Amino acid sequence: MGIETEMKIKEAAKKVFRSKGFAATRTRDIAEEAQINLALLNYYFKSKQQLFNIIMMEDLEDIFQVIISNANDKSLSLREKLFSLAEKYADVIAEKPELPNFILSEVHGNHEFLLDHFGIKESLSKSDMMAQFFGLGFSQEEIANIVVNLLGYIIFPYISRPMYTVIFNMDEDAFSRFINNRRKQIPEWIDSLLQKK
Amino acid sequence: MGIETEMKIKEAAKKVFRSKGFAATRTRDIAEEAQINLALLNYYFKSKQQLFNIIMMEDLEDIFQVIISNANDKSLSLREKLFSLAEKYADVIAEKPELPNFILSEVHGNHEFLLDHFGIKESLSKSDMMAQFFGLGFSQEEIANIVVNLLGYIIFPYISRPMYTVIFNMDEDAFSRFINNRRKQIPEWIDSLLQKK
DNA sequence: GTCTATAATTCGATAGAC
DNA sequence: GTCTATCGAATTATAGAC
Repeated sequence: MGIETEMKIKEAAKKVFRSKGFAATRTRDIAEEAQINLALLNYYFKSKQQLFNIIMMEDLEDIFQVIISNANDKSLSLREKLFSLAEKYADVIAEKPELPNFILSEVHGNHEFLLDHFGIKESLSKSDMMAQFFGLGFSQEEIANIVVNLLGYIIFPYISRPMYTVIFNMDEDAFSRFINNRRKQIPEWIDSLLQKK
Repeated sequence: MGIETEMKIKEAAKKVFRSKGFAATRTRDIAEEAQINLALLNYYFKSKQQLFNIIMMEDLEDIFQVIISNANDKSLSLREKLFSLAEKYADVIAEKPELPNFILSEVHGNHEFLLDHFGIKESLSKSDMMAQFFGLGFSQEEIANIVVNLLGYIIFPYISRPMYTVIFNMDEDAFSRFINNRRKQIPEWIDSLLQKK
């Protein structure tokens, strides 16, 4: 059962790494979660670090691919691009809520991962989206603000969830409703971000 | 030099824990940073975990105390409260930029820390700020949105810094300017958040 | 209070049988 | 490919001299 075992390990590793981070995760935790023998982890993936790298790369790909594919879709206006981007992000994160915290925590320091393995810097700066932004008279800094405020609107509630679920006494259901209602307001949010110009 | 050594260890531990997190930090790192003998760490704080707990509690106190003290200052209008809150947060985080990431990463799972050690839930729900919100006709959910959007505006740029400094090619100076310019727009931001009503 | 030396444990990784 | 057994390194914590 070669390939099947490999997948079991990878899925288990995703789960454990995302919830505990690299340093706090023990290979024994992953083996138990995958219900496989500890030695098989090294047999398939050589080391804890390599297994982690594979998962981190895949997760980063998930995140950046959304940005890049949208930024270069010439059939969309700027507002449509941002709306599509926001929608897809909301979907990805709703499906894997630990993703933002995981990536942002683990990247802190291990910059090796972000140092343009994906060619983002280039492919974004030359993207259709950027041309549209500049065409409308936005400065580099205004663009950065719009992107940060838009992504923050979507991502920050997940990241800060433990803080304000205590403050506002939210259970799981209340949090779901909260997130869903925020989603409905994304178009208004985007318009108000663009309106400044 | 009892108390002095104790402080040196605590300061070193703050620095190392905040930058690497609990699991990735070795007591040897702390001892080296503090320039003390490794054994003294256990002499003063008994264990790595206890030292960590003390620091995390103090950091959480820093964060929540800002909220609570503002929420109960009856001399301020709601807008003034939010403005004061935002200002103080911006100051705290500008001074300790690793704080948000540290707390949000480490709290994930170790909910022991947040389970209302501070009585926040109560003292906030009965606060002057909440009364003012309700008096203006805001619902619980609208309040949560305002708070999340305001804190996100301030905190999210720090948390997501590694991502978009790559995307937007920001160096240290550019990041500082970016943050400072965002600070100037906090009043407008608060007004637009409140305006919805 | 501070140091050296070391005990005790945890954990990643591998050898080797099946 | 999978398992058991174990090694070896790293790391927390402590005993005991000064």
